[in-house]
Amino acid sequence: MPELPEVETIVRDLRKKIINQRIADVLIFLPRAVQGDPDIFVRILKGNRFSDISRRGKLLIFSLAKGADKLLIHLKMTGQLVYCHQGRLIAGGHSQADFDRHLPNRHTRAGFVFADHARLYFNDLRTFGYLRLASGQELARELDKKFGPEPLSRQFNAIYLARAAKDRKISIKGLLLDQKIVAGIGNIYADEALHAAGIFPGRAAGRVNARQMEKLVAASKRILRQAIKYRGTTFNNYVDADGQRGHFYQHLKVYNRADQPCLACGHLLRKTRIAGRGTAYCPACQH
DNA sequence: CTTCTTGTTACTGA
DNA sequence: ATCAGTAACAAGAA
Repeated sequence: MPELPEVETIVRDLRKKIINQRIADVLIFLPRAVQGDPDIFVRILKGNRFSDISRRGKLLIFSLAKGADKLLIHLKMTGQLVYCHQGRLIAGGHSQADFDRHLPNRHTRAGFVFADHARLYFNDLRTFGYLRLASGQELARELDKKFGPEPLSRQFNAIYLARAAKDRKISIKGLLLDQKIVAGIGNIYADEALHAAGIFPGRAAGRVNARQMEKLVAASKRILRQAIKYRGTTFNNYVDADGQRGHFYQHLKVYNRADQPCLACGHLLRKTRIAGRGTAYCPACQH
């Protein structure tokens, strides 16, 4: 379940490893993981170099040294990008106890071989993730259309969120999960932010008051920053570019803690379904 | 066998 | 046109 902190961790790691390395070979193990013509995909990437790596919401964006195209990678729920030196093929993270720690394994969908023999593998158990080439213009149009502000930017503030929520009956959690409203928050961090702000996730967005909006925005930013610091949350599948787990899991206060005591008030946390997602909350401190 | 898991999009009906 | 709710997608785990 890579959300913003997990994707940000991967971006930062990969920047140190593969920038300006010549791409000697492109491996496609599952053709449908690559959107568009696989031959064109290979032709554009082979011999090229990644000149920069960035992220918008949960979407990874690889700029290329040659040509105007960008490589876009979305990890969806179970995608991993794991970098390996030659002879170091270890990747942990899948819940099945230590199965296939060698790469590529049966969940490896694509890969890049660099001139120094290092490799970057795209693994994806459930095959919802994808790799895609897009022109700069195509990408700009898509980002404009489908992505709201970054949650850690100044544009994401209480006034903005209150305006987006005005007169809307959708749950406040549903609003946070809508990537067009704010890009990068997923199920884990939505639950955590709402708990920290003391807001019931099912409350109609339009009925969250200004003071609560302030708390919610501040909590979202604080929690996302903290999660980046701990290199993300590994619940079952996520690993960073070195195949290592994230350590924010032990800082989660509500996600996956249903029936355990609220760390703020001691009341037992509950689990329900809101915005079509499993939702953990404290019935005593969230209203 | 059924139910649950999640990011995103398509679809449905209001 | 906009909004909100839900199914679908895949490959498992329990």
